[in-house]
Amino acid sequence: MENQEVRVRFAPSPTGGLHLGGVRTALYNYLFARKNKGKMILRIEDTDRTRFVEGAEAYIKESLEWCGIELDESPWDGGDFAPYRQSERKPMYMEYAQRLVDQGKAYYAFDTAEELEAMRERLKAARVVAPQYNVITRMTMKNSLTLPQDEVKKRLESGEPYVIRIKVPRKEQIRFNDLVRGWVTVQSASIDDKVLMKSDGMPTYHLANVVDDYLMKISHVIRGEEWLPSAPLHVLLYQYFGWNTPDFAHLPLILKPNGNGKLSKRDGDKLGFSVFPLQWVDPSNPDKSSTGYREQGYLSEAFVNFLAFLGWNPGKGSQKEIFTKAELIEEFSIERIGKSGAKFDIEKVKWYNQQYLRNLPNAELAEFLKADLQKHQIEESQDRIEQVCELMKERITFGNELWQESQYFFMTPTQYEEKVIKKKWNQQAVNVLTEFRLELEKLADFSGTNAKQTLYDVTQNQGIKMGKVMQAVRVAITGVGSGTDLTAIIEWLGKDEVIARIDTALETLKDRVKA
RNA sequence: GCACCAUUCGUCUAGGGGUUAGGACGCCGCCCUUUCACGGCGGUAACACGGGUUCAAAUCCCGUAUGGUGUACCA
Repeated sequence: MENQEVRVRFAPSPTGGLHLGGVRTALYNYLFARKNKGKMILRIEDTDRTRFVEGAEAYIKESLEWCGIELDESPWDGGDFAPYRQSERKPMYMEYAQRLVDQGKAYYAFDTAEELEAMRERLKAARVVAPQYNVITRMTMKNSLTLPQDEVKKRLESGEPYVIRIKVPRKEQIRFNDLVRGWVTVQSASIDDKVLMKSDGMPTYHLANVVDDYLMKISHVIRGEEWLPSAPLHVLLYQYFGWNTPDFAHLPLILKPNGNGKLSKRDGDKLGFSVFPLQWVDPSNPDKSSTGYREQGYLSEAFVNFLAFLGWNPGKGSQKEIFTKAELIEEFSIERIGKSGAKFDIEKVKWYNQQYLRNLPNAELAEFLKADLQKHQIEESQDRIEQVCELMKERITFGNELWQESQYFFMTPTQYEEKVIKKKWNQQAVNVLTEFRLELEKLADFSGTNAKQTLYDVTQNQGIKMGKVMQAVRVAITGVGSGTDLTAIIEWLGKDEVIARIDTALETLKDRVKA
């Protein structure tokens, strides 16, 4: 496949929300395309109408947009190989299936669901290892290989439902080189005669996938490992058609954090973290929605960075972990993708988000806060909001924690953290606070530093260590026992507000003074 | 059951014949800080097992075990 333009595709099924694994597959395809100056294509694989879910397609589109995964060709952007929905390509597939039938590489089968079930039961009873429709069993079934030609013709003409199955050779070795795993060899005998065309006239995944990848000139098939077992069938199909096979790269799966199995859509709510990039609402059950990373306050750059590193790393002894999208594109290579599944770790995503949040300009961070301020009808200047962001950015993991953690800047506390009051609200503290607010009033040149010096002088005066009463002062001013630098808080609030808050605390808590 | 794939700290991973087996997350400790954090420093902890090949194996080969995926007219 050298000297050919790199064209890769992400081919999801619109059967629900796109989950983490899918996003990562799309991401790797995208990084590979950009790295190699190729094209990124999105194809909707909606050949199973029974599983179609309303809204899933829009969700996929929005998710990719949020992640910054840009598409060169898609149902929405169009392209030279349109349409990009398999349901809209339906008429094309029969021609190819027919070609295989004509060449004796596929055949019609008329077996009903009951007959198939009976066959499997029979084989199971006979202790046949794998009850499959294959090179052996096909001769006992109702198909164009066993039925007389004129009867086949009659059945077809009468409109009797049928499928087209691939005729897998008896004893052949099928080999292909996987870019992640190396050479994979499979005996044809272990592959069954998979259905290519369903009785509703739609192709199965296998046929549609191979035909479309060929027609769309896909150079590299990068997809999840769950496809590895059927890859030999696809290779056989390419051979039957006489087409060059694209290069394959089967990605290791993203596993559940607690041990076994691949991460599934349902794990999110069960395990206490999200498996969806965006909130997903099931249209058939609107009460049940699964939250997404975006809604939880994750920055998409952090999410993408994390995902890229789940199963891939740039190697070369690199210890850098924070990569912009441009850097990921620059460094990406299929060779550096790991072979084994990676367990999902929510702590690491949080860490990534923290890192990205810190590097965010205050103006951007301020947007999170502004929404909440508006909700609470608090007016504050852009400048002062950004000051708060600067003070808070190193203490939070999520943007939407900002309000929660910085409320005391904007609102006079009405409640005081019980734990701190119990421990620290004693006569000593009250004495210090009382004198402190008096001294503060006299303070001509107010600033955080000067206020702190004043507090220090007061404690010295009363023969108390400043550290002893510090938390009481903090709780009086902010209502909570921990928060950002108190000096900075005092400076931001200003003299009058600080004095007012101390007065309020002294009054509110006058009956709580510990002996 | 059968087929295919995988296996380095709890987790993500680097390392691909000679390394004190490196980093990150988490956890723990210390330092900094007259407050809260950030931060800095340090600690904890891994080559699944058994055979080979070799002067030398985490690294190459073969088994075993464990785990994963697949085995639909789903994708």
